[in-house]
Amino acid sequence: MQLDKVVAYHKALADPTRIRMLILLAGGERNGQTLAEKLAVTPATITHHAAKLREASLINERRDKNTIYFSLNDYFLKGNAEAALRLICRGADGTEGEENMEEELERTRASVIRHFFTKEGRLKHVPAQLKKKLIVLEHIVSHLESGRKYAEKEINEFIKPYHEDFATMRREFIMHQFMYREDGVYELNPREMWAKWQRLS
Amino acid sequence: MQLDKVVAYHKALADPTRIRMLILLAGGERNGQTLAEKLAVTPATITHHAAKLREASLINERRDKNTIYFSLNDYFLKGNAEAALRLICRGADGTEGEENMEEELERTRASVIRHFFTKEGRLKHVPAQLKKKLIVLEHIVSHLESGRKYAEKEINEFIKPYHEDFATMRREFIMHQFMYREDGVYELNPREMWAKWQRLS
DNA sequence: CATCTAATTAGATAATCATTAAATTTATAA
DNA sequence: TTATAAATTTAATGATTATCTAATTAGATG
Repeated sequence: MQLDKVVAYHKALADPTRIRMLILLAGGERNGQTLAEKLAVTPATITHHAAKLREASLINERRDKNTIYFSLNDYFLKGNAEAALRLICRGADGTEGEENMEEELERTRASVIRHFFTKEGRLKHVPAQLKKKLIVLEHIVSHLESGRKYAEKEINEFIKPYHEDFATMRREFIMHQFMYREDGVYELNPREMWAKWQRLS
Repeated sequence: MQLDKVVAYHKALADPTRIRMLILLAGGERNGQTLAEKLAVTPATITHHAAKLREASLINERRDKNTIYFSLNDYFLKGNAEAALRLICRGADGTEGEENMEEELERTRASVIRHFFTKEGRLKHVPAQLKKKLIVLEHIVSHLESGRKYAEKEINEFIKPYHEDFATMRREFIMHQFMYREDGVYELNPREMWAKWQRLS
């Protein structure tokens, strides 16, 4: 499991001296003594931290005569950060039980709603992640009457209490097919709504 | 300095038990005992780690009867990961060549601030144009402590030095999602939090 | 060779931290 | 009220870790 790797990565960045080393290195390569001076620590301390950063593949080294120059390894920095996010956000290795997916789904849904809406029912902000965005959109749209036809103005007024930017919101509704528009008249798309739900697992 | 926050963030993720907690929470909200069982530790340990994760704004909590349910705050997770990357190596996100736009933006911002605030830092009047209004609001709100909870009274007192009509101002904060309110308690929107110190580097 | 310089290692100390058992708090239910 | 269930706090322990000083290694140069 790559858990250890993620932990190691974060551990490497969980120290102020090491972060400051990296910040300095972002400005170009430096040798040990220079780093020690700028950070007001002994060379021994730099060696210690350099070892940790090296283990996490966050820096590279180059030797010139008696001096060793350290430099950033941005490739790993970026890669590791993304890997960590993926690990957490998508779950580890799918060991989650499949027994009651329905229950799980509803819990997730409730969690998303609670998270993104204020107690007054106002949308805090639009989720970046598609899955969550769909949940949020679905939640809002579910307060519309199905089968009824709405003028654009009505839709705007309907959205406003949820979100300031009703134009974008309206576009999202159409784009994700929660509603369809015909001759400036908007209507809920009940069938699609249901289909969307199935896709959410 | 914002360094502490970066360190704190990474420290929070620098422990296998906490990472595994987050992975579990990515599958939906869970209460303390459930987490303790699945991770084979005592509830006390979960409490300990939950506190750390809470301090780093990585999780949310909800109480239902005697049970406290934890859930992931992945919006914040993602934001911090990206912000940390930018602190260390600029342009790590593949956003090369945006320096000019960034500079331009900052110039505009400074100009707006200079124009709408007195030398003493008081707001002359609320800009009519949305874009400028947002800059002004953002500027004021940036002086609030992130992560801290404010009573309505505190918010009013905070606004007064900037603007007389604190009620309107407060409403603007909420409306434009710089803050959110829950049970009469106000809190900075985390999104703004990292947007803020991202700008500081 | 002898010497100088940069870096590393070794050992020691103090601080931080993860974990647990036991006691306590908090909120519900009877 | 009393009983119960979940969570937190407290205090202790063992492990890890950041940092230093002093000694040592590795290369370079005279």
